[in-house]
Amino acid sequence: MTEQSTTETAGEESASTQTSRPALGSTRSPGAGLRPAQRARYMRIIASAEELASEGGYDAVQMRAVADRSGVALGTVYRYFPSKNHLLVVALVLEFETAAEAVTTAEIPGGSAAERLMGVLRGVMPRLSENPLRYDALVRAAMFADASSAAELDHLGEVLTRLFAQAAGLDIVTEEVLNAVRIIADVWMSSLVSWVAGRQSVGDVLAHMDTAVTLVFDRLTELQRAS
Amino acid sequence: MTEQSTTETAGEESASTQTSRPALGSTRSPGAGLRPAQRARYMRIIASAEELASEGGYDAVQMRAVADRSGVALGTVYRYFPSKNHLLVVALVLEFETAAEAVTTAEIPGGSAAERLMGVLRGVMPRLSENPLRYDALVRAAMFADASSAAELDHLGEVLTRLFAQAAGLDIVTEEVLNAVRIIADVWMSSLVSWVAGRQSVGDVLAHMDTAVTLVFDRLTELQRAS
DNA sequence: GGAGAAAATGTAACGCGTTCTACATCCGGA
DNA sequence: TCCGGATGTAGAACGCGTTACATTTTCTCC
Repeated sequence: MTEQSTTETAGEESASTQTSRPALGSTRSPGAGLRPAQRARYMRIIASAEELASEGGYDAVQMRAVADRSGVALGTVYRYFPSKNHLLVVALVLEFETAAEAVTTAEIPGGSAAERLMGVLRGVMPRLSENPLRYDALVRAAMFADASSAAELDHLGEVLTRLFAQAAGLDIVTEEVLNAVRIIADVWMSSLVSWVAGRQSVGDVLAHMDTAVTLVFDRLTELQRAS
Repeated sequence: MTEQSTTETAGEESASTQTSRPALGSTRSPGAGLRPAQRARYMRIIASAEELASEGGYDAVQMRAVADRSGVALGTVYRYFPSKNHLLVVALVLEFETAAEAVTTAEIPGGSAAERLMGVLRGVMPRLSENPLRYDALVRAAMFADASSAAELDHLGEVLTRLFAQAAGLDIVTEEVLNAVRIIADVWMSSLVSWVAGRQSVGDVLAHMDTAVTLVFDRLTELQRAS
């Protein structure tokens, strides 16, 4: 994988050019279009990876261990996921999707968009800090991903954007709102990197996010009021 | 290195507990306190790493190749840098320090803090895009770094903060300005990650930064005017 | 200028991500 | 029901980060 070329779409999706992988970079719901037994294997592999991550962080997610724990052969893991990093990025996407669903169903209190956003973040962070090693693995994998994971990373971005947008209660997704939300997502990912590296506490992260959310959304709502 | 513990200072700096490494996590100027020959080796190793990075990105920076190219033994590379990642993070810090110096000496035009900040970014990005593979290596290493690189990453944060603060021309570093600058730095690092992964063009990055800078600093200057 | 410590060298070895290969098994269609 | 390709298995093998070690070179200090 000596990729990189400044502009590349990491194209895949060709029907079955080679030996036709099951799901690969499908940015849709995980394991869509798989036979039940395959879907089960797919999910089992992800679950094993997350377990190992929870136990020992990124280093403990060893592909042989993942294979053993999910009861499949090493080659099978690689049939479903082209690399350890792809696997972990998909896992992170699933985590955030779960979080997003929780946000949809839950009542989001708070007067302003900024307040609701912070409410959600304050609800999410404790969940993360219950399991620092797990997010050490997932977050570092996501930030380390190379161009071959572009599809998965784009999906991750979408999920995050949706999560924050509906947290803010801004269903009317104007371009401006989208930009604001993307900025928040960027700051959050950077903060998570600091957190998993042990350079910021959960409190630090929340304080930082509070500043960012306030600055970005206060200005945004003013702009909207003006228009 | 199975680190992690939510709160950890990655303590080093003990005078010479073990076999006394030369510089290690010294967050000061690189290779400070080294004999000339050692300082030369230290810089040569970094230079080799950057060359290899420029030629083939993260994967091409192979420790044996770094050793060969700098004319030292593999073990010597590891005496100066505890891991490939530490090495690359130090290299990134040096790059940003160089950029920061350029900013200090250069006249920064532009009326508002936001405009000057964007001016600097517009000046820096082309330099990065001349060498995408180099920054693929450096940026991904920085984001992948684990807790053992906390000291280097903190230093990186300081350098970035300083760079942006003086770009904005805000020498009066109030806590609020500092927060704003940190947010910009976070957004920038996230954007760089997207860029090296081939998911955003240089234009995308600049547009995104423009939005962020505008939102954050417009609001900030208002707040300052009010006080 | 010589002794002892520190630094550097060269090389072998280990661990884990990834690839490859030969074989077994499953599944959908004629 | 049986065939053929896709899927899964087991295990060897390769590359590179990292460590260990025996040996030589270079400093430091007296």
